[in-house]
Amino acid sequence: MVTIKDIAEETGLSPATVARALGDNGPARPETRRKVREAADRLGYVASSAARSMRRQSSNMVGLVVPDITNRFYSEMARIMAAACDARGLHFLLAVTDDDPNRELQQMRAMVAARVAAVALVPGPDTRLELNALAIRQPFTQLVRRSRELPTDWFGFDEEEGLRQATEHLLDLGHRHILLACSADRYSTGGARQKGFREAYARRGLAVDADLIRTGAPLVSSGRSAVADIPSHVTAIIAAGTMLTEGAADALSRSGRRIPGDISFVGFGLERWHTWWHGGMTRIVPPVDFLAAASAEHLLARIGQIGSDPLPEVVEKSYRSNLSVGQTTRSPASHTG
Amino acid sequence: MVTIKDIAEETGLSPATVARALGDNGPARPETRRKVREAADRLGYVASSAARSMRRQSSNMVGLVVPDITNRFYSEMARIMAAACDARGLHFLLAVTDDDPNRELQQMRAMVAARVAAVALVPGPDTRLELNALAIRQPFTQLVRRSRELPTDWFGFDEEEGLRQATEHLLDLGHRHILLACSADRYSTGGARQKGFREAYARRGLAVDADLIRTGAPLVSSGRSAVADIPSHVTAIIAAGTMLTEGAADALSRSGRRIPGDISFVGFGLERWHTWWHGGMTRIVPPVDFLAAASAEHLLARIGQIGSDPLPEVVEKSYRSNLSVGQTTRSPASHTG
DNA sequence: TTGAAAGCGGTACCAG
DNA sequence: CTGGTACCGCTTTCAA
Repeated sequence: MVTIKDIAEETGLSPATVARALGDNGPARPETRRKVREAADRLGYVASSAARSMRRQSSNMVGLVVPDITNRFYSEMARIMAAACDARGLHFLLAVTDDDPNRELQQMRAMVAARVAAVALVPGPDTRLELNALAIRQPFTQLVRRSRELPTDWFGFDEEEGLRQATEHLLDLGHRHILLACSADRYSTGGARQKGFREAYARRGLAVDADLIRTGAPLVSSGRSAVADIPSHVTAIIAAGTMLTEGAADALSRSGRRIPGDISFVGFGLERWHTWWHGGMTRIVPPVDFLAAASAEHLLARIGQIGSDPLPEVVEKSYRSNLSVGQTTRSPASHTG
Repeated sequence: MVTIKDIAEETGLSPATVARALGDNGPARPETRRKVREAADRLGYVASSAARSMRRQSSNMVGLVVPDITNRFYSEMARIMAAACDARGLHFLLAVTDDDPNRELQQMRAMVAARVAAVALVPGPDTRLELNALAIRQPFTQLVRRSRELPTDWFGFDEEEGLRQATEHLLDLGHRHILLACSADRYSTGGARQKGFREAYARRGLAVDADLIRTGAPLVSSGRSAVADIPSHVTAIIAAGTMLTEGAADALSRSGRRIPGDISFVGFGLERWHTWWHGGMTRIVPPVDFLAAASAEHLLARIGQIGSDPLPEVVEKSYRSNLSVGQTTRSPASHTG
């Protein structure tokens, strides 16, 4: 491995001078700089970021910890955060938890071990208490989901409002028996979405049929099973999650049900195929790009500010989702089934 | 920041003993271990991986450099590589290039600066020559695409065969004017796919209409524009890429064309929505999971073996895609238009 | 403008 | 089994 020492020997200078010449750290004669750069290029020198971080007591890495990188929701965040890091010469560290509390803890430990300059986490269910101690060690923010045990910055969506709006849309069309596929309470988003659903009924003075709220992990399989067995009086379905929408759409497409002929459908997410599924899906569209950009901005701004603000206030920011009405929702009176 | 020294003072032991007690590096009395662990936990000690990497002259990080993490193709690879790293206590470093040669170079430099134990790259178009010097510094493999300038390990698909099969399928149905949306020659996959397309015509003794080969960057927008203006004698379309398929499907869905009534369609990729698009898309399905698992396995196996094999041979492995015939291809005689 | 030297936080060797 | 110590590569005083 080529080190600064090798360049020093090669050029007959001291390591200190070489270091100054390479970075813009200290003074160095232009001639010296030129000579050093040339030697560095010739030898294929690449500075060790570990050594630098160690000496500087701060790394140039930023971490993102997500449940599932194949979920478009999170890969979009990764894309935006990676670009933001790039623009500032920071490295981007990605970790995947699969919503396993132990893996989540382990990944956060890895982030701290790497002494990341900042880290963002989409917390899973049943977050472990030890996370707290790890979260406070660098600028930290929770994304989308929110663990009550972590009193930290948070960027997410107004999930309750999103579901309320979607549910009201269906109620206003005349639906009275709506099946809700939703993530379970232990995912913070699941709780909020269920609340929004119930709230819509309450506002209309209607009673929710609790049997029609079907919860589980936010996976394609849950979406599929949620619509596997639909009571005959159900006239509409809300799939309140990206993966749940995929699973439900998959099962419904295979079942041969006509949409909205037999049943109305409201999905969730940003997938492009939504726009042509049965002529265009009615769906809840969370502004993921805003969220990602704002949280990345915020997190990176926090870097290096530790202590400058004596006790920076906890930032909590939520974005409103948009209900995009398409062709998959219709009054139940016009259902043919 | 809590260091080993702090724990040493806290327990009245030496840093050396503490280090041994924490890792499984050297001997230490069980009682000592217990005491040290307790103090470490109490103080919230997390070892600095930078310091360890530095001393050990090897890091525990593995890198993946992809053009676009929101492409399901690559996020699937990221998922599998991240899991493989996890299982071995390695950290996973992700970088995104956006198919920009300069960013690609910069990202690879960052990987080398971090002294990653191994790195996998999906090379973009016009890879810069400097990559070579960076690639040889650690176990390295190219994925999917392949830059001719980099004589390194490669894991990819038999793109030529995949396209040949798809094209023959259409020719055998009786199609003679097939529009091909494909990535450009400077993406290695683009060249191979075009070659397969032409080869199919050649085998049937038919002439390709070069005007019907439409190339560009592998983006949704390219897919859209490729089918924006379809000559009237065209009876079938092949979209030879994940993003191209998305773009073409989008444009076709909006155009109101009936499929396969007006025109037959062959797509590419693994998206779930393919299986219900117009009753199930005929598509080329590359075995991404095999590729990802095999390449991760291979790459991680290389770690630490440098020099053990005097000159390990270059490994080149390609996987055959599967042509999954659905409802979107049909004989042109039965077209209603 | 340059050089000498200390030190970041672990690890590993060697002596006890 | 434990302690002392040198050292990984880079940065940053401080002195020349």
